[in-house]
Parts: sequence; C-alpha cells; structure tokens
Amino acid sequence: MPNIKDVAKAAGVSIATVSYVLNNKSAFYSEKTRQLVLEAVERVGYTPNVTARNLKANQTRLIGYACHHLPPGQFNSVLDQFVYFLTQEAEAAGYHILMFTFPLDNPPSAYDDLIRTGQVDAFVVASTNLNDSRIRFLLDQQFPFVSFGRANSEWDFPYVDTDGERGICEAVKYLYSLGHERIAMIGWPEESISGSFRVAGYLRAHHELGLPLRSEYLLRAEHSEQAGRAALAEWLSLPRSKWPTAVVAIDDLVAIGVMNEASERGLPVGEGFAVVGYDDMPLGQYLRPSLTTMRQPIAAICRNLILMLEDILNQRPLENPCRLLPPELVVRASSGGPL
Amino acid sequence: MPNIKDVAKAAGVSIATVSYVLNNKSAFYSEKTRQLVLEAVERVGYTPNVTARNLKANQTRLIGYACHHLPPGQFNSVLDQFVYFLTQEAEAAGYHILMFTFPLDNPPSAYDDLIRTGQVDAFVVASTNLNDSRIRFLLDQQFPFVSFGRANSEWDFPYVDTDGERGICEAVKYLYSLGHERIAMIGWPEESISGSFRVAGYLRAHHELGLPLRSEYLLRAEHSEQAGRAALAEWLSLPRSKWPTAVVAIDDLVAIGVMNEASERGLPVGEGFAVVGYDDMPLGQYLRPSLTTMRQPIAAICRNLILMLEDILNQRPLENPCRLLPPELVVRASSGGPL
DNA sequence: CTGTTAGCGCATTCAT
DNA sequence: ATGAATGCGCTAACAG
Repeated sequence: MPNIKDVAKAAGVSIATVSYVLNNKSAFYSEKTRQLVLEAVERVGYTPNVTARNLKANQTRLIGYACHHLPPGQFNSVLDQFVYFLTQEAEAAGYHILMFTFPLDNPPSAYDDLIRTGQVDAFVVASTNLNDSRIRFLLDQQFPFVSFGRANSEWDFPYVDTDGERGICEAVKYLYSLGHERIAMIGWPEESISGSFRVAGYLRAHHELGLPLRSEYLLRAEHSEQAGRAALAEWLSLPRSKWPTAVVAIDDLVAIGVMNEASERGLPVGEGFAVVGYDDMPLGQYLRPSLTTMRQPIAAICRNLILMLEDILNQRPLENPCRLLPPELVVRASSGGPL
Repeated sequence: MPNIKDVAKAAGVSIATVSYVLNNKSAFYSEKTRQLVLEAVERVGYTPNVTARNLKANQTRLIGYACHHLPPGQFNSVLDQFVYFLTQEAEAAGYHILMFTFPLDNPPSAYDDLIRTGQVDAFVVASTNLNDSRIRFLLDQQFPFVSFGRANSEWDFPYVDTDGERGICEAVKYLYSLGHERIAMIGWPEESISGSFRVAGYLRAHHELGLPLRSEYLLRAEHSEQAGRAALAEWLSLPRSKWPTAVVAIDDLVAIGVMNEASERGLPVGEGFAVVGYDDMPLGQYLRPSLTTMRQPIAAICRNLILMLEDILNQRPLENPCRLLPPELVVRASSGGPL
C-alpha cells in the first residue's frame, strides 16, 4: 500500500501539503497544488492508513457491541435486524461496529479489556436489565456509551428504548375495541425492567378503560415457548366462564407458546380467542394464524443510538438523552376480528 | 490511560525493557527486572495500546464480516448464531469481528475500502454465489479471506461449507425409509450454487435408492414462504394418485410455506404427508407440527473458518482448504412416522 | 502558501 | 542484561 510519502514524491510536494489537501485544511495550499496532489493520489492509488490516523488522533472509529449467546430454544428475534441497521447507521457516521462477546459471570471484564487496550471509542449496550453491571461499570469509567434499553431509573445515562408501556397499552385497547373484556397477560419475571414497563401498560390500559383487573389474569414467566403454554394451561383450568378471551404475550415466542397450546386444546386462535405478541419477529407473518404483534422500530432505534453517540463523542450536549420510541401495532390474523 | 513510558518510569527501567518483559522476549531481561516491571504494570494499571501496536506491526487483529440486508419477509435464519460463534472463535484466536455493509450494486467496493484503509487483516465472506464478485475481487487482490460457502469450482480459495448434497441425500433416504416413494423437492433457481448441491443430493438419493425420477417433482423457486406454497399447489394440481407424499424443501422458510399451504388444504402434515426443511432455524421446533430439518453445524463451521484464517494469516500451509461439514438430520413431527 | 519536524505508543535494532 | 534511538504513517505546530 502506498503511503503519504509516495504521494508527496509523486506530486513533488511535501507530506504536510498532501496531508493538508486530503484533510481540506484549505488555508494551507493553493488550488494548483491541490490539483497536483489529487492527481498524484489517484496515480499511486493512495488511501490514508486508518491505524496511523487513529494513533495520532487517539481514536479508533470503532463502536463495540456485545452479542450474547442464548440458551438453546431461545433466540433474539430481532438481533439480525438490529445488527444490520446498527452497522449501517454507524457507517453513515463514519464508524464501524466491533463485535465481541462477554462472559456471563463477569460481563464488565470484556468491556474493560476493550477500553484499556483502546480498541473502541464507545459502546452500544443492549439487552439491559436492572442493576446491569455493564452500565454501572461504564458509568463508573465515564466511558462513552448509549444503551438500547433502560436500567435503574436513578441512573443517568443515554438510552433509546421502545415504549413498552405504550405498546402493551395500545394492544390491550385494541383488543378491547374488538369486544374483549377478559384480557390476560403473560409478563416476564418481576426483575425484568422492560418486562415491568410492558406490564405497566397492561395495568394502565385496564385503568383507562375502566376494566376490572383480575390478578389471575396476570402471570409471570420466562422468555420461552413453554412459558406461554403453561400460562394458557393455567387459565384454562379456571371455570370456563372465566377463561380469558384474549392474551397479550410479552414477546412473540411466548405468544407462539400460547397459540400452540390453544390449538392443541381446540381453542380457535383468531376466532374468538385472540393472541397478541411483541417484537414482530420475521417469522410472525408466516405462522398459522399469522401473529398480531407490536413491532419494535429497529431502524429508528439504531438511528437514534448512533446519532446520540455522535453527539456524545463530539462533546455536543444531548438534546434528549432518554428517548422512547413507540412500537407499531401490526394487525394480523391471531387477534381475529370483532367478537 | 498510562503508557509504556509511565511503566518504565514507575519501574525505574527503560521502555525497551518493559516491552521485552511484556512480549516475553526472555533473552533480554533478568528475573528480578521482570518482577520489577510486572509490579509497576500492576501499580499504574497499564495495558498496551492496541492501535500503536498495530501500527508498528502493520496489522489490525480485525476480521471483516459483511452483513447484508434482506428484503422484508425474508431473513437469514441462522445469522445470529453465525455471528455469535464467529465472534467467539475469532476472540479465541486473538481477533475481533468488524461488521460492515456493502452496496448491492457494487459489493467489492466496501471490501476494497477496508483493505485500502488498512482496517482489517482478513475477511470472512458468507452467502456466496456463482461468480461472486467479492470472491473474485479478493482473489484478484490476493487479500486473505475464507468463505462460508462455495463459488465457481475452478476458483481456488479456502472455504467451509455444509455438505448440502449429503444433507439432502440423507433427508430423501430417511423419507424413503419411512415408506415414501413419491418424494418431491423444491430447489432454488439454477444459478444458486448451494441450491444446486442440494438438488444434486436429491438426484443422487433417487439414483442410489433406485427410485424413478419424475421431473414434475423437482421445482425451483426463490427463498420465500410463498414459493413453498406455490410449489405444493402445483403438485396438488396433479392427479391425486401422483401427489407426492413427502416434500424436501431447500430451506426452512420454503418448508413453512409448504406446511402452511398443506394445512390450509387439509393435507395432514406429519401424518401421511411429510415435510423436511433445511437449516434448523431456531423457531422450527415450535412450529405445528414441529419441523424436521437438516441442521447446519454453525459452531463447527465458525471454528473451521477461524482456524483456517489463522493458518493463512500466519503463512502456514492449509491442511485442507476446502472443508465440507455434514449437516445433521433433526427428526421432529413434520416428517411423521412410517407410512 | 510550503516544507521541516515533533510526536501519537509501541517494538526492535544497535550500542553499551 | 539494559537503554538510547529509530520508525510504523499520519497530523499539525512551527518556521520559512
């Protein structure tokens, strides 16, 4: 690879002049020198070496993003979209994404490594939770990062998140508009932060609709198909008159469990028994019945994450460090028509 | 961040000595100096700066991997697994993955950029095809890379691939062992390289089993649910006695299309009508009926990719530059029991 | 306007 | 065994 010296030689100027031209420091060269340099750049096929530039500038133009392994049977339904859009937005801002993994027993260690060795300028943290050790660590270190997802409310850090409360609230109201009054929900365990927002939406919808809340209609379970099945089984053990006519699942995988259990027990999903999921995983439209769900605006989330990171890295004040984006109701067959 | 000078000062030695100790050049320091240095490293909290080290060594310890966007409705069913395992294996070898995107109208340009700016040491190319412009470009440039997937047989480059021919052959033989004799297949368009290997497996199985080949049983379509539906519809327009009793789909999404169309037409998938997919996407086990499929050994693929890359980057001769890994038949409900 | 030069942090050669 | 000095490729301060 040719370097700046080769260009200088080819153009018959000094390396400083080449550097000035390439970095548009227009005060330091004449137009004819510029032509000379650009032509030489073209001739020798020169592109500045990023490593050298980074060493000088004390940066990397790399953003770290950790991908985690999920136990078999689970999966992140929107990970591929997220990674793609994040990469694309990062590139638009002149960055690339550096992928890394972290040990489950000590997540911050991987972040620490990358910081200490100077391999990234910032992080995008995702799949956050209450007392998230990574966020606590990054706050401690005062290292630039943005988060997809919230954590402890008293912690002050920039994040983008889907407004799960609003989303589930909208889902419940939609079901109500179809005529459902016995609407059940499967949440995640209480420790889950995004889970608790979504459950709050369930509660708020009932409050605003004046629907009575029945504690037996709100169950908590883990992110799994089995959890959806078990929850429905529990509801179907109630007297028939108390069976919910609609279920809001906290994510699509749980919704699938509900649909599977319902089908096996002869409950007609989409015809009198409604199921709504959350995430809009790619396969949802091809399920039978196709899955009504709340779509996470992944592209917008990634755009916001990177825009915020740009502001942070350029020391610009953040306009709005806490951004909630509304999910979008995608109506398909599993929610059925009016009762 | 402290640098090597800080350590040298703290240890009362020169920076050269610190460097020697940290790089285990044991010929150049005494044991007691070593202790001195290590203790100073600990005290000031020093970690070598990777950018500086890279500039000196003319490397980046970064492997480029391009993720591509798929049109809505399509998706790469094993991308998240692939990215995770690739990242993990790369880390085990002392590398990280740099994600980037490329424009569909000029894929090599993104690879060229990263090469010219010196941002990566090598690439992992995936989703290859015949006349793949990226592979041709990297071969031209003689830039280190490995591929997940094959391309033109006359091109000489290192790759790992799933043995699609073997996989589909095994699937067909399994169906035959259940008593099926009218086994149909949906392939990808002829231009698809991995598609043609899989179709070859279909043909080989028929040959080895002595089953007659009927041209109407082999259809070609794109990677979509709709394609699976359309293929089944075409077969069901044959006289009933010629309906296939089993379908091998070239990928899970197509298999889902077949299952959906079959269910809607009252054909009992898993009970007399068998469907087998390919890929083992995470959701397959939760479909109704659960999807029998050929599982791609993603973890092993990633391990092989990185092992080969290590050999290449260290100028070691490649033991076996063309590695075919067998997929694994995962029997679930959609293939049913013996006829 | 242009060229010379000093570092960025590190590895390594060459003296001692 | 140790340290001084050089250079990786680049940017930018400074001198001319």
